[in-house]
Amino acid sequence: MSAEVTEPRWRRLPEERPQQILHAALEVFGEHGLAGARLEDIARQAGVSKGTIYLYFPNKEALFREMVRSTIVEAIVAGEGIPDTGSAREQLLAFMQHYWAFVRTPAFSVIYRVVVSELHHFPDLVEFYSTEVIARTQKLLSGIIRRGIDAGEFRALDPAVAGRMLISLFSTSAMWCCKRKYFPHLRNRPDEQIYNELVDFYLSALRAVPQ
Amino acid sequence: MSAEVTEPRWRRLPEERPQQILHAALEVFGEHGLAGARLEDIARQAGVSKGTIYLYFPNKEALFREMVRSTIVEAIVAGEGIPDTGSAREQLLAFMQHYWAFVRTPAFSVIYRVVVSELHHFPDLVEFYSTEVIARTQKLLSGIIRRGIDAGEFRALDPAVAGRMLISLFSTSAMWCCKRKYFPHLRNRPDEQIYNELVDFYLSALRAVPQ
Amino acid sequence: MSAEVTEPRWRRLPEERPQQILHAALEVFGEHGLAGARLEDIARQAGVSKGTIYLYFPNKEALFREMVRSTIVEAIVAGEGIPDTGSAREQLLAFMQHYWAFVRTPAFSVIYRVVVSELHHFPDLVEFYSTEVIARTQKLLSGIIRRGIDAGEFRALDPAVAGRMLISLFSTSAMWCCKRKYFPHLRNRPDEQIYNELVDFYLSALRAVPQ
Amino acid sequence: MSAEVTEPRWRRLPEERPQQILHAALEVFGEHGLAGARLEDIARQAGVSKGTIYLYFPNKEALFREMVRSTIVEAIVAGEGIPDTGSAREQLLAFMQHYWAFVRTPAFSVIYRVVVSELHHFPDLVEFYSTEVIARTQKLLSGIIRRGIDAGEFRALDPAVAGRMLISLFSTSAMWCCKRKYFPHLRNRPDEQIYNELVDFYLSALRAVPQ
DNA sequence: GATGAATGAGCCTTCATTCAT
DNA sequence: GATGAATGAAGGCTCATTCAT
Repeated sequence: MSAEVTEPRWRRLPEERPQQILHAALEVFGEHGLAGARLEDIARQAGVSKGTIYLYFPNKEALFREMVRSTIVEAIVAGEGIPDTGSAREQLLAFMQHYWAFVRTPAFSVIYRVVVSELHHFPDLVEFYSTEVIARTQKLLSGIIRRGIDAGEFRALDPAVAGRMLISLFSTSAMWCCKRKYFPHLRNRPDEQIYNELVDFYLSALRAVPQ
Repeated sequence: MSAEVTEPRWRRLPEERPQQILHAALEVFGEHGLAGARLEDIARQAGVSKGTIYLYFPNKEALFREMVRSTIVEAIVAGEGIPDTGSAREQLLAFMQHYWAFVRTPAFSVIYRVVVSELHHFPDLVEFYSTEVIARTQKLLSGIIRRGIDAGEFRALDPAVAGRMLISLFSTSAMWCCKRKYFPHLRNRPDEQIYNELVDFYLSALRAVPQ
Repeated sequence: MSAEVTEPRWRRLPEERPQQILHAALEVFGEHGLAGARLEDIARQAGVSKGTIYLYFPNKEALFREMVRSTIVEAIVAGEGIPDTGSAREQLLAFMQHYWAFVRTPAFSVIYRVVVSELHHFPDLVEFYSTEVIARTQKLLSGIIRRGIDAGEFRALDPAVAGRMLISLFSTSAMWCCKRKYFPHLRNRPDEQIYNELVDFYLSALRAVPQ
Repeated sequence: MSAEVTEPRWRRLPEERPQQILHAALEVFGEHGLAGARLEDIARQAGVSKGTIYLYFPNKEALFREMVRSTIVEAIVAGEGIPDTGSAREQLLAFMQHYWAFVRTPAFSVIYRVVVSELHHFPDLVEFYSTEVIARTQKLLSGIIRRGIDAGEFRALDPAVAGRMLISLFSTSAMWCCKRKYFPHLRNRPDEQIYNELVDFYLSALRAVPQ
């Protein structure tokens, strides 16, 4: 039964089917939302037929849920592994760089949009997003900030609040950057400048108060 | 039995028809998005029949556009009139209070969601929103902040950047507050506390650096 | 009670309403057929409101029937009075001239089209048309031709048949003339030439056979 | 019980689908016209579901156009192949016999009705009909008649005019025959007699004039 | 009588879902 | 497993008809 090895690249491997479909779903749902997307477009995008989708997902909604879930999970996996060495400030900077890259990822912007717009109808997905993305980020951040406070690098503030602020600032700015043409208030500044402004602003807010 | 006869069909004034429909549209489009909303539901919500909608709007998309536009305009009108007296800090606080009330308005949250999710398909609406809501707020804010900088109340930073940050922080936080149950990272804090945290955080970032 | 005389031309006389509507109906039904016509267009064309039509006709179909009937009747009335003096040939020529004018009338072409296309659904109208238009014409023509045969001016043939042939030739040719641009086989000949060709052809077919 | 299983769903060959639909469309459009026909009826008549029609035709109007076109083309193909031997008179008789059969075909009567009634809205179809049906017939006929004139069998007349006359006489008479019950002026004569009268009349009109 | 806003049944069209191949 | 033709329920839109003014 070495068949899949001896005669290997005969079409894509069937095990990859669900992945292909999920990626296609990310694009199409991201573009049109749940109600506006057509299974046919997802199928075409995935290079399979309409019927094939039903071999792997029981219906449109399930595909949507699974797409959101798996995309979030992928993002999490990709987001692990920021080194926890150096001063809190250094770690925070490393985190920001990493997070800035993440929020400007196409997948993030899609998930963000989709979560925002289907809020009511998929509370469990929103909760999943909350728990897996926001809470994780919160936790990581809180740790760094708490350390910074303890070390006197940052002023005393609730680390959870500081975490929320960072998430808020970064995700909104990323969305603006991704759709820069519709948001003229960015005045065509390149992403790095936006990033630098974010860092400057955020660090200012954490700055320890001299007595 | 006589109930439906006693106060029967004093039809509402026809001039109010478009308003009724637009308000219903705000709710239903807000709940289901453009593609997911059913004209029938909007009609029922407005207390008119399906056909009546077509007496005032040529089709679903036009109704959607008009709903977004008119809601934005209403919000703008409602948003005028913050007094420009007192120190920059006082004015800024007044503005924040006002803006915090605005972003937690149901209409704002609907428009925000809708603008975010239909981004691609209605660039003109996004631009309208950008120009009329974001840019206006920006301008107002920039003025206040610039004055604060000139007066030495705030540190020297690009007023436009500071404006962006406020908008970002407030709109995200408002969305979280409105859907608090889905966002456990707010830890059930009441709106005022969230607001106080915002104010504290934001003012810290503007704080003049002592030399 | 003399009101309609003392204060006369205050708007068009109400008694003319049905006429206005019927004329408008002729145009609109003629253009779009029964199913394709919109009452609203008929109303606009007649210069009245949609509701007014229902003051005079119980519904769309009744209006259609009445329009066909009254148009046919008008045509008949207009078609009386060909002098019956002179040789059969002279009478026939007079009749042809008159009939040629009639079949190129807008009303005729509309009725012809409408009768042809709604054949199945209004057998009574078709029969009315048959009886009132075709049969009358037949009778008139038969008389002329019979006299011609008796007088030796025409060859011996069934006068009814000859009548049918004339009706057939004239009505088809008229339709071609009215829509000349769609029927290039007429080769842009003016109506009179078409007429002369008809007369020549028809008289040839009646020509007495010399022994 | 087993009946619906024994000879179950050997679906007709998919390649025939468009044909089935077009034939059904011929009947239903022929009966009700474009605006009056319901896609649902066409679907039922074709033995398919409503949705299936849209697999082959983009919309109602396109189906209508295609039905007219394909019916005309079928008629043309069916109409080829009249032998060109014998005297002009013999050929003319052969042609008439063939043409008489053609114009009494159900498809012809439907197309004729439809072309007449949708004249304004589908000028291209009328032109197609003109070119492909009328002009072809004209050409064929003109040739025969010209030969007859040259051979002294017929009197000298414009062959194109003679062609037109024949088309006119035959198509009208055919329509009358098909709907004989509505046209009492045919006096219930059988088709063959009508045909004989046509032939007699037409040949008389072509008869060479003795000097 | 006259109006035209309002209604809602009806039809075209789309698309998620099924199923014979 | 994979396909895509077929289905039919659902929803946007139209328009004949009604009725309060």
